[in-house]
Amino acid sequence: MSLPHAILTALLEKPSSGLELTRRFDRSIGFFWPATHQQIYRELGRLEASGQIRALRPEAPVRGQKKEYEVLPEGRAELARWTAEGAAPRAVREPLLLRLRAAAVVGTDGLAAELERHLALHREQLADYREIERRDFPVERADEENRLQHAVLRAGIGLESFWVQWLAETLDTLPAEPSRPSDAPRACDPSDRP
Amino acid sequence: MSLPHAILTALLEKPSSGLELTRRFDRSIGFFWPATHQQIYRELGRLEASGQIRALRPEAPVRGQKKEYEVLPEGRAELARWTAEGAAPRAVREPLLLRLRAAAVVGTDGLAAELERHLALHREQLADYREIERRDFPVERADEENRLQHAVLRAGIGLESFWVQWLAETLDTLPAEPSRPSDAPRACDPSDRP
DNA sequence: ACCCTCATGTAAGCTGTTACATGATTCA
DNA sequence: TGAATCATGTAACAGCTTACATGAGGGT
Repeated sequence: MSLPHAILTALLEKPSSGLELTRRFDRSIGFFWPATHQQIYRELGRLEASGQIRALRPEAPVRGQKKEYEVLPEGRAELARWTAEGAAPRAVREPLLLRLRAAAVVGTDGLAAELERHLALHREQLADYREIERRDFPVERADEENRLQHAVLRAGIGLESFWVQWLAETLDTLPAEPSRPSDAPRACDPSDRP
Repeated sequence: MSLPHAILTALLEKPSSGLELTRRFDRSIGFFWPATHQQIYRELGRLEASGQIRALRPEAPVRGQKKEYEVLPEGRAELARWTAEGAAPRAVREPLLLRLRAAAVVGTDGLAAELERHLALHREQLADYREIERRDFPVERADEENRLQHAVLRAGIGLESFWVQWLAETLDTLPAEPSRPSDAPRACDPSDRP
């Protein structure tokens, strides 16, 4: 149940319409909580129905026309409540690691190319984040108020750095010849205890 | 569509029943692709229906009794196909980062405690992974066949290390006094361009 | 008139989560 | 017999993904 709170945060930062929110998600909150416009419209509807946000200029509920929302006190309270509440860290869910496990059983055909592709993508994302940091958090400004936003960005940078390093390292240790499924000895789950 | 392939991998490593799979997921594949027993039973049903796996001892489809599955050639082929296929890296989805962004707007009450809690959990998980590494991948064994499994484990270790470091660092830069919502200046999305 | 873009939605399908139901086996 | 555990499911719902639908406004 994080999307409504992501939207409340974005709307508190700046009242917006659905499509504006979608675009802002694409270049900021969406880096760690992506959402499509369909999700966002649905959630805006729910938040409005439950009295946490309201439309500015409510006299024009026309279909093809812009509809801007702002957060009501109830919405701000709910967001504050949620912020203080605890939750377990999200489990990692990364298909690439699954592919490695699968490759250990059925052979590493095509795996190196896939790792290369990921490496390029993560390098790109890392460069983007570094550019944002250079632009929005210059060193000379001791960030008093932007400290939290900077911490979030540093998380993105750290994660991308990790993947770049791990992918490069893993590519290095990959055998030159892809293993063929039939040749491969029966792999055994290393953390299985019989 | 990764869960069926995770199950195929696990079944190729060792034919198992639904509950056995659930337990094996809990201590190995589930670290990067968690699944509950309900998901696993549902997926086993689908894989059996589509002819990718089959039950050993098919003469006993009794409800409360163990039912072991093995992978058929079709299943192995499908897994090999999927392994070679490309996919974009999974987007990060981490509510804690969302909470930081929200805290920048509504105040940092309770945030330090939440960060401490996560720090403890990640330290624990990191210790678990290191223990597995020590046990299953001792340095003296140049791993020829277990190289891929080791790479997966190193990814887990790297990710947990990152979080531990980032959380400690972020806790350090957190102000001693929690900011009150009303005092806080209007935060502005750092990566927004008007 | 036509097309493009902006903008707001609807619908269907799949995945994941939570709670509950049912039968078999074992042990006190 | 009764309780605990092992084992296999069902049902309902929430969230996410993908594809499509509809309308307004502006330009050619």
